[in-house]
Amino acid sequence: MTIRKIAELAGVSVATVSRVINNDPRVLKETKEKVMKVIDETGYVPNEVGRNLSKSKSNMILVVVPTILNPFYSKILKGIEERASEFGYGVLTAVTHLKPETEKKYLDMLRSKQVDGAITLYSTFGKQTMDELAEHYSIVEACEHIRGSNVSYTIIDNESAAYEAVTNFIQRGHKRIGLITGSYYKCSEQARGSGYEKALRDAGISYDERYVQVAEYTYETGAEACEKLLRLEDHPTAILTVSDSVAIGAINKISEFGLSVNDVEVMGFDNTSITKMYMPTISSIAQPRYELGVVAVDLLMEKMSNPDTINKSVILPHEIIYRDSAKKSGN
Amino acid sequence: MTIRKIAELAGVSVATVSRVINNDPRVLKETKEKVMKVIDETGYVPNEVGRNLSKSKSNMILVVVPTILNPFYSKILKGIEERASEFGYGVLTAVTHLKPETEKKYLDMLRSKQVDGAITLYSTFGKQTMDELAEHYSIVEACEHIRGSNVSYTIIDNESAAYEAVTNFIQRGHKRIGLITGSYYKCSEQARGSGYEKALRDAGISYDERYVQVAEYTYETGAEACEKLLRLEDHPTAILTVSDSVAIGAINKISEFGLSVNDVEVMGFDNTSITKMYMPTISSIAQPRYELGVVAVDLLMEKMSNPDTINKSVILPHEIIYRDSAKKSGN
DNA sequence: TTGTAAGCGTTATCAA
DNA sequence: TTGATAACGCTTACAA
Repeated sequence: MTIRKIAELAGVSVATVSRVINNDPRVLKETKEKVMKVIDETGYVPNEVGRNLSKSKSNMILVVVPTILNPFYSKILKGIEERASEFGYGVLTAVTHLKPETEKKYLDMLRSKQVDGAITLYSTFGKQTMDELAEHYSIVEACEHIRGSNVSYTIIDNESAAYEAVTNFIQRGHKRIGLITGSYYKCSEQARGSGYEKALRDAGISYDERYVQVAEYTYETGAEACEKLLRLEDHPTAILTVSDSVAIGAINKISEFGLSVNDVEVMGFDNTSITKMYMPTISSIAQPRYELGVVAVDLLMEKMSNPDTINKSVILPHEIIYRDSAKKSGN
Repeated sequence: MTIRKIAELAGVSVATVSRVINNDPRVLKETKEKVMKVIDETGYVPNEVGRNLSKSKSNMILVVVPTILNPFYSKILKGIEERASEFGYGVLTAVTHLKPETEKKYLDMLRSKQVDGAITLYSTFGKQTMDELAEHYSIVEACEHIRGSNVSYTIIDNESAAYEAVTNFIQRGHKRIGLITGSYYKCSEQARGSGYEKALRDAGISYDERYVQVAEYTYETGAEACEKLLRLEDHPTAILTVSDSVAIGAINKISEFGLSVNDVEVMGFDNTSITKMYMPTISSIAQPRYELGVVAVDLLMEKMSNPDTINKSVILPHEIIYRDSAKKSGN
């Protein structure tokens, strides 16, 4: 079934059918009904590819996600989808599994006009590649940002978040505070690291590199990293981690050592659903995930409707949720 | 940049450029080099939409997922992607959030020729809608199957899985065995329910409806359901659940009651990563998730290359992983 | 080996 | 209000 067939059956021109499909007001009511009848009877659905080609527009946006193993991304996606749908856009998700070739392949959908814009939740690209792409196409970053790249993005203030969490530890009397971070490749990690260091500095506590360990966002590596910390004779009494999985690994290790979160407090990151399920419940730094998605879409729409708009960065508020694994100062 | 421009710049016809792009062997080496040079210099990327229109083929498949909150889907997606990529297909993921309108919108990409085929990991459609769609387009189900619908699918033997788990409980002396299932809408739930009942029957244990509770695949509802079971004076001493989250809710509730998994054993389902992280570690029924994805793609490729192939159902093996929360008989 | 030109299914311009 | 028809960017007979 093509528009031509419908036109034939309805005894009108393809142009008229096209007008009907697109709700063009300048078509006689009776003509419209005649055409609609044929469309209903035949179950005709316009070929979107032909449409896209003709309009040079797909009404689709692409979301690039590193993995969906991390439930962190779920609510962001929901925000993106609901907002995009308000603008009449569909959302396609591409999982890169952190492979740059895969990311490149999917982002080529921009060049090949299969999508009108893209949001990356975590790009494997370097500044140069990203800039080159963003120069020609509408692209927005959410949650992470390639430092220095010329792209609109929305993110939380990771440095402040870490700063506040560590400061809370300090206010409650902790002097030896550990950090389990990622490999410092991502901007969020770097910012959290800075916040950690700054909080120590501001409190007059000297930075001790033995207290900073690296993990891979999994509970296994989180446990390993924590073990290194606990093996120190003067081990930390509080640990800031960069993900809830890592926090769980740490907590498990702590109890393996015959200790509990009363001896060594642990702060997670992202406030994923596991934090409430676990026993002890896990204190965590929450990002406004749904909002991050919504704002990312807004930034993208702005960019798509006017490619020359200046690039913005929208900082959204975070919140530290205190549960069992780390208490709040003053409580 | 269009193929026409490249042709001009290279001093050849568009047909020749097209041949170069498509690696057609019948093009002189020197001509090819000349064209490639221009392509490289200009950074030209073929417009995939034009290509798709011309070939009536998109080389994309759509995967319909209910939610990505459940990490269960992650490895399946990975299997799908890696296998699809071997066939030269890209994978687009659409999240329905269980809304039929959303699912419909995305599956219309089949009708509008934006994707060549689709795999549903869990469809909200009824038999009729699915059959109507599958009659005209290539579509495959994985993990779940709409009973009676005429579609190829791959799945585990949920009934046997539940049967074996319950039988193991029985062999270890349990007489009062609970089941926390979903709302019996999904085929997997029904099959697991049958397996549960059958195991009891085969062991001469009468079915007690008080021992069967419903939850929504979340730890909160899992906990509620478990509470109902534990409030019975003759409460179960072993519980089969239909997801790991539910199992965690149950385990938490058990310890709230001052009991442990030594008093009331719990079997999870899906063997998601949380099962190893939790303390106690959670016994769980594992599905070959990666393989399910791979097989789904194979079925789809078969269907796409020959729409008249008979519909198959491929049953993949499951495995019960015994950890702390439920022990294996004979150990 | 290369080029010409007709399609693929739409939209949009221009006339009527 | 409608219809012809030229795009949109590409592929692919068919010719040369």
